[in-house]
Amino acid sequence: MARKQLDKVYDPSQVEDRLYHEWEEKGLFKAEVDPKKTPYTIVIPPPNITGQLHMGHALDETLQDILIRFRRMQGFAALWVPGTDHASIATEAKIVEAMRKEGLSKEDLGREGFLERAWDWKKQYGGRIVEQLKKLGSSCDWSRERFTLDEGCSEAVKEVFVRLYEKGLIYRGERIINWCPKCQTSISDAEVEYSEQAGHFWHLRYPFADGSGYLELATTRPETMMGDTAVAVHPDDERYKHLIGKTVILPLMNREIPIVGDTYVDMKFGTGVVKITPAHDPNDFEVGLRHNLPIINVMTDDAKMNENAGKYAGMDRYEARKAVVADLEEQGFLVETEDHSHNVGTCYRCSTTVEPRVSKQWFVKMEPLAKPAIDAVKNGEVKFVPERFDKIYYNWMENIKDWCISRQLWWGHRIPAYYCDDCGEMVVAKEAPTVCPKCGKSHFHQDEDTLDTWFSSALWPFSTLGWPNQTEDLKYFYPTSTLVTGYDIIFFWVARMIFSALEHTGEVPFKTVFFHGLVRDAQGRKMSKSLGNGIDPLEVVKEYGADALRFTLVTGNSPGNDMRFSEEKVRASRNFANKIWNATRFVLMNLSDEITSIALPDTLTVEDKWVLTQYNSLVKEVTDNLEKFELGIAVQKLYDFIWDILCDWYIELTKSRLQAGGETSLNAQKVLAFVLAGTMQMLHPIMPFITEEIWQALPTGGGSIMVSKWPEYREDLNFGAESDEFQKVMDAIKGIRNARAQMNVPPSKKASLFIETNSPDTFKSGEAFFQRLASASEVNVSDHYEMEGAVQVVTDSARIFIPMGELIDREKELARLNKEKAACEKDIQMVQGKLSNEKFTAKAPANIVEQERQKLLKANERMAKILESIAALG
RNA sequence: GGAGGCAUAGCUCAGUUGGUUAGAGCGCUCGCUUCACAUGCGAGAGGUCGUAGGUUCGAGUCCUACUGUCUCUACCA
Repeated sequence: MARKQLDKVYDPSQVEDRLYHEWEEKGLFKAEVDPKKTPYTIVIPPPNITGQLHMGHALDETLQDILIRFRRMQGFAALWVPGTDHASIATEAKIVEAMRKEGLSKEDLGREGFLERAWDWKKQYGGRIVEQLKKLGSSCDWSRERFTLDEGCSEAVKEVFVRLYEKGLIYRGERIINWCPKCQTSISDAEVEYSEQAGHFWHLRYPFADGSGYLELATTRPETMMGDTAVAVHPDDERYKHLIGKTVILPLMNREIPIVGDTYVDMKFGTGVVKITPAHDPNDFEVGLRHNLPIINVMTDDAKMNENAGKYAGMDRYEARKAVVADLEEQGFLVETEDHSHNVGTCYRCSTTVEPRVSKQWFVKMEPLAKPAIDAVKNGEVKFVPERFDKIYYNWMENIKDWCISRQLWWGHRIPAYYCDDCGEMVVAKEAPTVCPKCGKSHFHQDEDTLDTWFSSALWPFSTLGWPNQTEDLKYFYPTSTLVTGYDIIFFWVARMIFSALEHTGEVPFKTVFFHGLVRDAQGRKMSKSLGNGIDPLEVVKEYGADALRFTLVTGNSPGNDMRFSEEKVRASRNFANKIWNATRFVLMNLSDEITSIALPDTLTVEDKWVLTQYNSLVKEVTDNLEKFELGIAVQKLYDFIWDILCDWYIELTKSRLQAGGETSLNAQKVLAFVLAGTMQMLHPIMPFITEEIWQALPTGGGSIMVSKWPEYREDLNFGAESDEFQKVMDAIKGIRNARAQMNVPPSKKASLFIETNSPDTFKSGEAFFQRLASASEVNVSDHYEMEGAVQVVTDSARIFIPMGELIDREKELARLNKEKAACEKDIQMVQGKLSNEKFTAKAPANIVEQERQKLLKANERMAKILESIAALG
C-alpha cells in the first residue's frame, strides 16, 4: 500500500473541520456510564448566549479540552458537559437596546411578548457560541448540552428556591440594595464595581432647632439630603456628646431631625458629624435601624428626584446636586467646597453609577451556607490550584453578607412565590397553588421578579447532570472532577457553586478548581471592546489553525497567572506545527510498507537506546505534569523533545541507516515510528488536529488517536548507561562544530578526524554520525595520537585532532585553548571548593557529593587533555 | 484601610519537592539553499535572578524588611 503523501507545508484549514466532523460522527465525544471505568467530569463554565467567543474563552476551553482528552486517553470515562448561560441582565439589556432602535419598549410588548422575543434571540445567537467552541476543537459531549433556562435547570432552580425558603434561608424584606438606574433592577454586592472618581466634599451647616448655632458636616452627595432623617456624632466625642438628643433643622427642607449618637461615626474624620440618609446609603441604613429613624426615599427607579424631594422633584440626580448646592450657597448653608476623590459603585454590566436604595427584595441568608463551604476548602475536599486562591476565598466567605437574588427583569427564572389576590397571602411553591391556605380563594398572581442569573449558575455542576432527579449521570459523574475557570469569577460563581452543592447534594461540586489568569494584549492591557485591542480567536484559528492557537495559550502559562497574547507567539506555534509535520513527512517517506504496526525492533542501536531513554522519561514527566495541572511545563517538555531531541538529533542520526536499507533501515524506521506516534499521543490533548492527522497516516491500526491508550513509562526502555555512552559522541560532534564555526569553515569543506579516547568502540560506532553531522571525511580512532598543526577539540571523553592545514592560525588556536583552560580551571576550583568543605561532605546527601566527585574527575581529565593540546601546539 | 500577585537575557515569559555552570521563544551576530522542514539548519553574544539582611553544606527557589508595579477587597460620610 502506498503511504499518504503529505504537503510540504502544514495547512490546518485542510484538516481541522474534517477531523472535527469525523470525531463527532464517530461519537467519540460522547461519554458513557461505565462501571468498569473511573469517571472524570468537567462542566463548562457556560458562556453567555449573547457572547462572542473571546480569548478568555479560548484559554478556558483549551485548558478544559486538554484535561478531558488526557483523561479520556488514560482510560477514564471522560465527560465534558457543555452549555450556555441565559445571562439575564446582559441579555435583557441587549434585547432592550435592540428594541429601542425599533422604537419599542419592554412595556410595549408586555412580559409575554418580550419573552417570546428573547427566546427568538436565544435561538439565533445561542448556537453561535457553540459553533465557535467547536472551531477550537473542544471535545464536549454535545448530546448533553444544557442551557441554564432549560426545563431541567429550571426545575432545579425551583426546587432549590423552595427548599431554601422552607429552611428559612431565603427571605423577603426591605433592605438597602444596589440599584442600577439604567438596567432598572437591583444587583448584588458582587455585581458592583468600584471606580475612583473625582468629586467634591461640600461642607454644610445644619442649624440647631433652638437657634443656638449650628453643626458643620460634610457630604459628597448633597442631593440625598432631602432624605436625611438624622445627624450622627460619636457618643464619646467630647465636642458633641452633650448635643445628642437635640435637633437640627434640615436646610432647604426645613424639617426638624434629631442628633443621634452612633459609634459608626469616625471622630477623626471630617468634622466628626455625619448626615444620616437611611434610604440612600448602606451605613446610614444601619444607623437608621439602630435608632428607629424614618426612611425617606427621594428618588425614582431611574434616579430622578421624586415627590419627597420637594422642589427638586423630577430632576435627574446630578442636576439636583447642582441645584441643591446652588441653593445651599445662596441661603448661606454652604461653608466650603473641597475637591475629593472617592470610590463610586458602578453596575458591572452597564457601568452606570449604582444608587443604594431601600427596596423590597429577596435574599439568601448566607452565614449558615458559608460555613460548610469554608470548611470544604479548609479540609481539602475542594482544592484550589494554585493554592493562593484559598485566602481570597476565605476572605470573602468569612465576611459575606446576605445575597440579594431578586432582579426586576423578565428574562430569567421567575421567582416561585405566589400572592393571593384576595388576602395577599404569599405561597412559595414549585407550582402555582390552586387554593389559598389562608382565605380559601383561588386567584393568585406570581411574583414579578426573576432570579439573579448566578442563582442558576450556582447549581450548574449538578443541575446539568439531572438533579434533583437521581439520574444515572448524576450518580456516576457527580461530584465533578475539575472546574476550570478564571480567578475573576471566584465570588460570582465558584463560591456559590460550593455552598449550593454542599447544601443541596451534600457533596462538593468538584474536587479541584483549576484557576487561570486573564489573557491580555501584547502590551499587557486587558483586552476590551472599548479599547479595541481584542484579538478574535476565530481569526487566529482561520489564519494559523486551532492547534497553533491552543499551543500558544498553554505554552509558558502557569496556573492563575495572567498572560500576554501576541501574534508573534502564534507564529512560533504555527512553526512548531509545521516542524512536526515535516518530521512526519520524513518518517513517512522513509517508512516501508512492511511496517504495519507500531512496534520496536528486537535489536536496538546505541542511538536508539539514547532516544528511547529520553522518550521514556518524557512520558513519565509529561504524565506527572498534566496530572498536577502543570500544563505549561508539560508543553515545554514536549516542544523541547520534539524539536531538539527528535528532529535535530535523532532524525539526523537515522539518515545513514535509512539509506543503508535492509534490516538496518527497517529497525530505524520502527524506532522512528514508535517515538513519533508516542509523542503525538502526548501532544494530542494540546494539538488535537495535527496529531490526529499524523496518527492516522502512521501504521497505528486505523483508530482515532483520541481514544488511543496514553503512553506509559516502561522500565525496559531505560538504558541509562548506554544512553550516557552515546552522549560522548554527541559532545564530540558539538565540539567539532563549535571549532569549525569559530574558524568559519563551511560544512562543505570536509576534514579528517583523529579521535584520541579511552572509549574507542563508542567513537568507532559513531563514524557515520561524524561524517554526516560534523563534516568528517574520514574518522580514525586510537588511544593516542601525536600530531602537530591540527585543530584540537577537547571533550570529557576525547581529544580530537582535525588537520586543517593552511586554515590553522596558531595564535588563534592557542587563544581558544587557553580560554577553555581558564573555564576548566574555574570549574575545578568551584568543585574543589565544595568538596574541601567538610560541612558539605558531611551534610549534603551522598548522591550529591558523589555527583560533585564525578564532576571533579571529569574536569581533571579534561584539563589534562587541554594541557596536552596546548603543548602540542608547540 | 486590609489582602494577594509580579519583579529572572534587549522584549515576552518558564524555572516542579532548595542540589551541576539559571532556560525557551522573539530579536541580535556569524556561517549554511546539508536529499523532512528557510515556518529551516549549525554556531554564538547577552543575566551581580528588584534591594538589604537571614535560614542552610548549598537559595532564582524558603523567611524578614524595603522599593517598584499590577490586581482584588473595604462603609470613611
